[in-house]
Amino acid sequence: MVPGTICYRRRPAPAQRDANGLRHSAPHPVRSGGVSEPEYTNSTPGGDAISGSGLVAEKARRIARVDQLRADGVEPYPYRFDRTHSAAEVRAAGADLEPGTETDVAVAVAGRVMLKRDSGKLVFLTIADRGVDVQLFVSKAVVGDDAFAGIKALDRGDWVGVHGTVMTTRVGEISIKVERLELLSKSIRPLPDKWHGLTDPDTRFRQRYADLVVNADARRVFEIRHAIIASIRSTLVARGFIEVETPVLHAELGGATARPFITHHNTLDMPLYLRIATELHLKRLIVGGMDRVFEIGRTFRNEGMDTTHNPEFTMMESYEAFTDVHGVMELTEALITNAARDSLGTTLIDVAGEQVELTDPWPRVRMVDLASEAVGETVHPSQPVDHLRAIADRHGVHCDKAWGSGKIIEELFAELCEKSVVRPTFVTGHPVEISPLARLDPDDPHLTDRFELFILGKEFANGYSELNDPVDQLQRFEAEQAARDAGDNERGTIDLDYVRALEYGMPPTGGLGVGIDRLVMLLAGVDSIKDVILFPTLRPEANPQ
RNA sequence: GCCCCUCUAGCUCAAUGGUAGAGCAGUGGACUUUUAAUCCAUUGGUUGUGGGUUCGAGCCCCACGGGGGGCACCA
Repeated sequence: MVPGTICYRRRPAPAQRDANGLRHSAPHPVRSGGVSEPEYTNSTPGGDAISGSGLVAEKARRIARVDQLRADGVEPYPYRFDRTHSAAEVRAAGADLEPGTETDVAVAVAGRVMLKRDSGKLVFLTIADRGVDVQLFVSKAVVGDDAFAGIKALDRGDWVGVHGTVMTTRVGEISIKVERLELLSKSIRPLPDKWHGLTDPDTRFRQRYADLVVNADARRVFEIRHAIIASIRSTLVARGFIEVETPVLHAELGGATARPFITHHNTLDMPLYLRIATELHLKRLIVGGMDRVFEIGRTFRNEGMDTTHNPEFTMMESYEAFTDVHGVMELTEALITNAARDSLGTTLIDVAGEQVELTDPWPRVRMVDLASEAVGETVHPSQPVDHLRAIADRHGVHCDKAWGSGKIIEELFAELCEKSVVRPTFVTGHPVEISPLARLDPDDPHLTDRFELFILGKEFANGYSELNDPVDQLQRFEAEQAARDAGDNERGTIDLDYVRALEYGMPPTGGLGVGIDRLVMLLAGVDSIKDVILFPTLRPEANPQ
């Protein structure tokens, strides 16, 4: 997100539900003296808090206004407002009106006060309702003196509901001529700058509510995110997939190689892991005959954080019986192309300054071929480890002693090729050693029937023909366990229950995993995963104020 | 873990080592067609925290904390 593009006016800010945190309990601490919270104490030498300025005084002033309203018999936090139109509907209703037109179209609309222009006996309020703003035209002569004074006393950030009629001003601005205005929720904390919004990334992530109120780009990203997820869901459902939910709390780790979060269940008195993948549960469902399943869910990895990694992130995994890796690649292209069309309205997207037409076929290249090209000679997992290690050394690629030929080839690819794969590309044929759950390539027993989708040098998706031979699977698990015992603590363990499931028989199956957050980053055109997660993981604030 | 950048009023930003300022918001006033309304007046600061150097520190040095970016590690 480019801070310079953030402003309220150029792109109307959203009206986000968040007012329920503003409840305040009388008596008013400034005057009662019974509450010792420092934020409400007097900070103005020689005067009471209300006469000063700054946040403390501003909040005190607005709380005093709340008290005054109650004293006048007006509830500043009423329960309900029945509206007849959204701001967008009002805009549609007034779209064809000439400037300076009044109508009899009666509307009841609610929104948050974003701007206030007071010109004496007229007040113009801009309210935001679900990201669309509409102007309120308030005339003292229409609403009466008392109500007019109350409207003048409104603050930016207050929620209001109005009854009035649709009109246009002399310059053609579609407006609601207010007959009656009702305060729906008094805001006691000032909104960020009406023109510049919030720019400090720390504050934007910590106070996402404020970010969403004033920064339309933030709201836009999450609308795109929603559209992408909805699109993925509809593409899958249209293909006969059903959505399922599998456990987040796992007694065994599996389905990926990653360090987990560990928690504890009191009654069972046992450790539990937050899942690092949904794969093994979903394939158990394929064994059970569910045939086509998917899950869009949070997974957790207790590892580093950077612009593409958050400790909790959203993954879509799907499993389809009777297809293989080629079917999964076709599905992947369809999912992402549809997601772009449904969220952006186009399949022509910008990838690092290049225009990419997603409907063009995506290249499919074997990992061993890319690695061979990079090192200038043929590499293949059938070659001796020492030979490959020598090649890696020559190219400055560090290899762990415990690694076999296949892992070294992956490392060569990761170090020498990965970053240069910018346009969407299926990298295929991963070595068996690094693919404990994938089927062998029918033409090459050293490789698997697998792909990873790379865009912008990052992995976006991973899929393969699922290994369904229970004997082979057990041997692969044993190899994982052996590698783990040999000191590679990132490798997996033996999941005997999963092997038992396979023993009942799993049909040929193609499986897919897609990193939703990265996909949203790609399509929304943002560089940080924190921009696509509403509440990214952060250290807690010492003293929220 | 290492390196670089950053932190000043509620928000957005200024300030050669020499009295901490502006715009917005707020407060008081004017204004019946405004559009970041405008105009007049005005309030508001433990410069992230703690040390140090200096006659004097927002600025220089050190440490710590938050955040951003990069590298490493990890996958």
